[in-house]
Amino acid sequence: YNVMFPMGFDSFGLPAENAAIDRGVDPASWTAANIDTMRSQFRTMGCMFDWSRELAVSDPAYYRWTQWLFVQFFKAGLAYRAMGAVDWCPKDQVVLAREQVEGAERRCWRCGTPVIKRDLEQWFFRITNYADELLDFRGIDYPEPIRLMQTNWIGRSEGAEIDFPVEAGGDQRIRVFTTRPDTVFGATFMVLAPEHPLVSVLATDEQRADVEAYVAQAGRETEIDRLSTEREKTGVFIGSYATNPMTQERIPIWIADYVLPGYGTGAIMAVPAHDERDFAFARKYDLSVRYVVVPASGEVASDQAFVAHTADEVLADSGEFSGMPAAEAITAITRRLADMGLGGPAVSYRIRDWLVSRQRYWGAPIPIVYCPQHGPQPVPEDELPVKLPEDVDFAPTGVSPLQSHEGFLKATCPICGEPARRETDTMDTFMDSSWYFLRYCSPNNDTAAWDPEQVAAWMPIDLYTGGAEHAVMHLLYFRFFIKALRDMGLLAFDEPTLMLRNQGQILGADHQRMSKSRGNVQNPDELTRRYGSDAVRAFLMFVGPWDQGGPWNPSGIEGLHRFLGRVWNVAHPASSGGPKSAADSELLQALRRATHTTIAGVTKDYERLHFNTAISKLMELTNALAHERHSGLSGTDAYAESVDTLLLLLAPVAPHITEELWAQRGRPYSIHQQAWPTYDPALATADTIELPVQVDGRLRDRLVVTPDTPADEIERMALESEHVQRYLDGRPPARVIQVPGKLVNVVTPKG
RNA sequence: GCCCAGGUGGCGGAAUUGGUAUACGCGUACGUUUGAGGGGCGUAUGAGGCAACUCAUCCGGGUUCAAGUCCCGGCCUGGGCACCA
Repeated sequence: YNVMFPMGFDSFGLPAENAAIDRGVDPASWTAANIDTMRSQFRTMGCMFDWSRELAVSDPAYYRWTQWLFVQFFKAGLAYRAMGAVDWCPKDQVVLAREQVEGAERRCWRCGTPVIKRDLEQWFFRITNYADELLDFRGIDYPEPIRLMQTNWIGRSEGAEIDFPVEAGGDQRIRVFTTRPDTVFGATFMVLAPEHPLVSVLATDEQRADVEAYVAQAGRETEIDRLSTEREKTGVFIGSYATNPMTQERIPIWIADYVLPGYGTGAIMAVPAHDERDFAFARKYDLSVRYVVVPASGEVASDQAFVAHTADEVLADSGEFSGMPAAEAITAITRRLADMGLGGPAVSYRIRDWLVSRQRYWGAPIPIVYCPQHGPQPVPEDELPVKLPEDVDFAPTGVSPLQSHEGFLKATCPICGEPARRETDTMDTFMDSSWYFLRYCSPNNDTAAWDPEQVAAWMPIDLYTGGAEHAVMHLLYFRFFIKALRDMGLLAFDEPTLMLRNQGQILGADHQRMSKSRGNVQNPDELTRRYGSDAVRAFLMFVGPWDQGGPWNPSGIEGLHRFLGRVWNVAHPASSGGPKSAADSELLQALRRATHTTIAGVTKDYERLHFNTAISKLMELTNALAHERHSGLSGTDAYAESVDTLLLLLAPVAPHITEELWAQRGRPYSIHQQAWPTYDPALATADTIELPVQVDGRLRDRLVVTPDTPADEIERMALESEHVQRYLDGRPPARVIQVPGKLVNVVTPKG
């Protein structure tokens, strides 16, 4: 009674909007129709969700609170608007979060079109503030691959920031980030990202034309071209020089697009001797290379970069630091730079802030108005929700359809009351899914997003299941949300869920992800009509390990259909009266034993989410029951107890047939509200056990003994076995190894 | 290139901590029930061999009384990241 198992619909988003446009209907009615279909499919399948908590994120009663949360993030300084080069899907006509761009070709996660970069002003959430805390998985139980993916995605690097004074630039300095401050003596040139703000300042007049041409070209370049690692490095000297703070050498400043504006400081000290990229660049433009880290023993090949970072590297050609182990030099040089006022330890992350604005209609409108006087202002909370207008043109044009809706655009500034313009972007749907579990705790509350008492009682989630494909999206965002809301004083816990488990993904028969466009989608309705939903459910659980997934192949469903038929048969006793012989009594005892072993095994399997093996154990018990029934023993207590147990254990997998059989057997309604069967170890222990006898690790014989047979007795019996004697050939065994209750292994003498 | 996960019969897959490899199901064959078909039920089913046995968990080594499981090297498949300094 204290388990919440809710269901809701993540109904906003591009796929719904695009599908609606294709069909010439509005997204709201299209979505509502889909929800109706899905709800009835869930019912048919016997999914026992708590429908009193159902929600849909596209319902104004829900997105009112998504908007309210946006305002809270805005007030907390965690939502900001910034200009930046963002990923743009030219087909869907929308910006994407970095997490939504996939693969080497930089494709849109929804439609697969390669994305392009556009300079746009967008809304961001400061997930980077939580980079460190998101790396901490203590206290939560997540699958190792998810932890690794999140850790890599956050990409924490420790190193140093170093300031390089600019020659003839007054007190101008170029700050770089490096993970290898120990190599600073080898920094023979610098490279700025073309977008770096100092580029236009430092470009000399004679180089300016080249520099501007390069910057313009880099801006036009697609992300794919720019990030291709195979591509030859390009760059331009900007005419100015900086000073290496350690060697005091004059080093040239270049720009090149292999330096990214968004990571570190957007500028690097180039150490060609110890970085492959810098090395390639230096070779191409004939820049000097100086080796400053060498293996403690051995030479360095001078025709390539030496990037190995082993424990026994030492510094060379590095002034007073020469000869110092590299690992030690990292700290020593960083400290020296700090003393000189030219840097210090620094940490850099690859994770960027979360881009949350979308130029599409079917999402929660961002609750902001722009006042010419007061700038962006949140919509007052009592004016929420900002509702989506229904009379709009849905065609994707590159700007939000809301931009052409006069009534929507018109707003007033909450501060001065003067006319203001409403924000027309909507929120990334991952905003909706970052807090829905909180809403489940009090889904109908119309005075608050959630009832703190209910949240305190239910949250955090005990077990969260979902696909691994959301490793660096939803599963990262919802952790960030909870931490941010905690810091706003709105929640008192740190993590959305204590335990995460990933189910495998069932692919299409063509081994591809199921999708409408590929035409490989399986509709459960047809199978359900043919075999019944219990058989479909049982098959889905039986077909393979729950966490594995694989291509869809329904050929085994017949087996589950037959299995349920056998369950039906064994639940209808065919005889009355008890055992008629000693063999019968033996059989009944074995059945009782099997019943209790099954309780233990199935319970454990369910706890471990090993549904396929749980079902196989239930099949074994059913087969045993069929055998007893055939032997005329179905009138006994042991048989009846076993059938009841079978039904109880099977009920979660096949809720309908078990409920029906339970009722037919005159048991109290409902089977789904009965206590779980308890396992009695005494009843599960066998009177005799079969002990394999090995010779040199190979099975040669079996002994049937009582569990309490002493070891020396077992050894005697094993050695007496004629199968064993054949291998001993009259000699005494070298050793006899016994694993109590498991096996005996007789080791023959060598030779 | 770097980081993960995986590779077991014709197929999906089983095998807590090294301890009877192939559970359970599909498929197949034969038998049985039926007027026939479908369905049900029963038996068999890793490979080779008449048999005793031998060989088998991607390949090659190793540790061990004993290896699908542990160690070393390689191959293949799937996933993630990818000019992140």
